[in-house]
Amino acid sequence: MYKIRIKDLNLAQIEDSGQCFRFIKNERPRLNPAEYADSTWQVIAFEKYLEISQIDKEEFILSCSQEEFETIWKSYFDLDTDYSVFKAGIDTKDVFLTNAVEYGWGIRILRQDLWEMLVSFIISQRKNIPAIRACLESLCQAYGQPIKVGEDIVYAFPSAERLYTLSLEELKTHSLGYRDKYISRLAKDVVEGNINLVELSQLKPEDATKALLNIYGIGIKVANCVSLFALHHIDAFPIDVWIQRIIDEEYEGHFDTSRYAGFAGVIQQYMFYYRRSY
DNA sequence: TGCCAGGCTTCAC
DNA sequence: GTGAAGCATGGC
Repeated sequence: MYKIRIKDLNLAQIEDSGQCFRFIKNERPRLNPAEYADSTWQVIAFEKYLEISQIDKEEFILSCSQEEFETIWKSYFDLDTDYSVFKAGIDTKDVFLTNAVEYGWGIRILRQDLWEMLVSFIISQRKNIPAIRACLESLCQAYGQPIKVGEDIVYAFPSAERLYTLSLEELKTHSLGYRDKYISRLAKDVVEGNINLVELSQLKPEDATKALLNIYGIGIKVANCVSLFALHHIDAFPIDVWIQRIIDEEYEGHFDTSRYAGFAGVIQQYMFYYRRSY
């Protein structure tokens, strides 16, 4: 157990911000004390399992050791970044955005695994978030490495090597729909070296976007999601149906992201989370 | 029941 | 290069 104070972090908001799909409140028996039941989230990432309880606005208890926190989760939650700087950069005359930031004050851009984000956001297209979660969970339970959690077992995200071994027919049994061929091709390209994830993670933002757009099944929206949520290119501004709705309803069809150059993706997350609340 | 979902590829033109 | 059709499936 490790206790720490963290600013600008709200776990409920992160869960519903649409950037992560294996970050869920109280889904299984807890490691953390029962007294935190109403405030405990369970996270599976990087083949690790974490429970994190928000016991106050800025006070958190994590199920990991301090060492694991420092080596994995501190980065995962992007805790070296001061989000108050982004908030201070908001146009105060922009009522929608001001309300959005006030509503989603505890959102951070998680630094998630590139392979997992590629698969997750390819699957995300034309699915709602509960359906994405169910689909990914099905893949994890079938093909992920087991992780022992007390008496319980959870499953890591399946590797490219594991998915590579599957036939299209096997993939089809997990509600991938027409995306099965995208995932199949992606696993093949990664395992055979046609797509190098290490190199991809080292590219400049604009080059990474180009490389992502060359991947079968990835268009501009998914490329921006992967850039933002895995590569931490926080200028990336994914436009999905919700963001487009905001742009049409609140900004007369045009939102100038250059106003927020360098952190437009953070702004996008506040907008997305707020718009989905009503 | 019908519409919609963190869109993309393909194919006319 | 632009625009429209077609797409699998589950949630609401």
